[in-house]
Amino acid sequence: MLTERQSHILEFVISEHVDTAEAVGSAFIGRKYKLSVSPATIRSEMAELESQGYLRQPHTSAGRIPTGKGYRFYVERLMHEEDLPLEAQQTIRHQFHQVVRGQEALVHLAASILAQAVENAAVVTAPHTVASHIKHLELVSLHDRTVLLVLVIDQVQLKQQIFSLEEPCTQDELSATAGRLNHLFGGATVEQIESNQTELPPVERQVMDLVIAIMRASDEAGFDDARMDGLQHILSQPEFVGNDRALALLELLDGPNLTRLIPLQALALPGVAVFIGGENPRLAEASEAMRDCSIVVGAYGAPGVATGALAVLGPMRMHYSRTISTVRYLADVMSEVLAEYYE
Amino acid sequence: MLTERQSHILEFVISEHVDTAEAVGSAFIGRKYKLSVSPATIRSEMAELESQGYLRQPHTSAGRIPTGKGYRFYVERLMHEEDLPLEAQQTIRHQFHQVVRGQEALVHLAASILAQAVENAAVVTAPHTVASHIKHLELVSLHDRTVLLVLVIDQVQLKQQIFSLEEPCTQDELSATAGRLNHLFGGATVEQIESNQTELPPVERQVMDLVIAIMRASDEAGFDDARMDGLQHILSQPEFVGNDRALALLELLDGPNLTRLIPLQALALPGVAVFIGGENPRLAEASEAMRDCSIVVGAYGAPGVATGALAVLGPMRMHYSRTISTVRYLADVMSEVLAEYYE
DNA sequence: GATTAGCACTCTCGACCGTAGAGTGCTAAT
DNA sequence: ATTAGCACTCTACGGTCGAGAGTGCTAATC
Repeated sequence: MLTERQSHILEFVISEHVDTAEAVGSAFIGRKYKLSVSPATIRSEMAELESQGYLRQPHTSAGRIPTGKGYRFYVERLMHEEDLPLEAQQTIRHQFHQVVRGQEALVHLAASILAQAVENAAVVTAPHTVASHIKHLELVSLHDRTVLLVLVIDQVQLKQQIFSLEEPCTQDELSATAGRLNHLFGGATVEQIESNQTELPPVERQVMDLVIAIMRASDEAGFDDARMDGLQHILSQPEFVGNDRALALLELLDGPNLTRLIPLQALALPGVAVFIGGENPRLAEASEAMRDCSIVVGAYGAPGVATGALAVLGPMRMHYSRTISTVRYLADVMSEVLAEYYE
Repeated sequence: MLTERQSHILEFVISEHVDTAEAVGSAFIGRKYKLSVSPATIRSEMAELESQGYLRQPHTSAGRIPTGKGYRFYVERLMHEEDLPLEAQQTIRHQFHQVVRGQEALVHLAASILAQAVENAAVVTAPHTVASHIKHLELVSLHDRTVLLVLVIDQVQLKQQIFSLEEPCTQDELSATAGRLNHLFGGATVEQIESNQTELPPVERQVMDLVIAIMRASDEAGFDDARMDGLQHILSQPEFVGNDRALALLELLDGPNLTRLIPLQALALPGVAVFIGGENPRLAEASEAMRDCSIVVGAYGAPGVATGALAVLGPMRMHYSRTISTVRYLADVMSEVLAEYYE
């Protein structure tokens, strides 16, 4: 499709545009990359690249900038995947060795590290299991008939719920109840609980109904629980300052929409997936502003046990190889951390 | 200090400027508010207001806009504090009646509701107690020698920590240990635990050391745990679009700086506090951009038991009475919710 | 003494140039 | 196939200009 020289020129244009955010001209390329041909030749090659859809001109008589198709070709054919430099690896590992309490804090930390490392916005979802197993439950008497149910599912996930009993109950009675239920249902899935709960006494039945509801919600919630960080990076990119696309982006990312931008199909694959510009239909529909953005997603965790996603959101003009290797490396580190929990 | 007519004119200028974000001229005011004096008279009054520092001109031959001092006078003397309209109250209450699991989700929800209600950025901190009491602890065997410690403090706050034992231990042994410790230390503060833990057996000693560390961290952490929402509102205000102050603001609010912007001294007072422009020294130092912003803070919770803060951040040109009554109302609702937890 | 009409003055904002510069596409020569 | 030469196009930038808004001052008026 493309001659070797055309590939090189495409690569140069991309590499230059990623750095400067400016349109790239023929003379400049010839000079900077020591091509032993004249600007006119480069021009005719660029015209060919443009007619094939890899480049475009912002206006007549400007240089060229890459299109989505151009970046796609670059990512698949031209880019050399590199391991993250050791220095960057160490920075990340070092940041991870802070004391972290609980899953939520871990997700926050990961988002912050990722955003800082790639200088773009980062989204990290909490790890999520397909079929939760109950690990442990506890009942704490708050007062009178009000009880706090604490539930540990999938080894490390904590859930809490306050509810009221029909009759008052002491802490000792509650502890005994909790102990019985733990013996009966420890390690069970929702289905197993449901098939065994029919002959329980009313109080225990009430507790297990709650447990089922919580676990159901947790299974279905999926990736609702996500954390974003580093918005300021993306908004300070030249393509976003001084116009209202930044605003559109902010509104898009606000609140519950957050997880919608992570293409879940990417989680089925190992490795890292890249969505360039409007390639992700869910996003292209959602907002005009997203057509100029790319997303790099990676899954972490153990497939079939618990997985979460790491994503980087940036302008289409982004340093793909660096971003991809960072996401891959961070996913590995996160998987290790998770493995320590789940063994 | 100010004559009645001057006060009225100040009020009109503020009211107009808050709506339009434009400088307000003498003729316009006379016309719109049916003052039975000529523009020239209004001009001389405005000149007096300017010489006293309540108004200023963006440039010669523009109308006037209020200064920080002008807004301060307005908030203290001119503004009539109104209850939140019943309709808005119901909207808020209705949104709060979603099912909310756990403290963190409650804080998120509150931030989202507040931001939407006042159309500005909102920050909500998690409730925080001065001296935590231990409510309940639980030990869950994850595998072999790895154990998950689950701690309920101050009735509803959940903490978790994973640690390793010297010797393997079964779940039953752990449960027995947890039971003993609950009986010994239920309801105790850090100090009480410390004075009683010396003669414990090693395993229990290890657990209680962890508990102390967690509670200490929780007591000292203070308001670190905060949630911001509604950034897009503030960034779409006319004073922020198309310049880089928006960016400065974003960077300022990013990450751990978040809670620094909530003036903690406000929490000592009941009711709602307003910080206009650079009045909050911590902020004025931090960023130039904050000089044009105001903050409305309110405390919620029960003083001496557990309190948190609600804050609204917006441009100095904000609808103060509406914002104040919204913060007050939401603080009341949050206090009610908290009271249900703590009884 | 307060108010006001009249007026000159100042400043911003948008429209409208004109030019410099960058980069192209085309053509004809190599 | 490559390239020098050249006319052409488009943007960015700076300057000018007039309209419009609003002021401050002064002198007359209530």
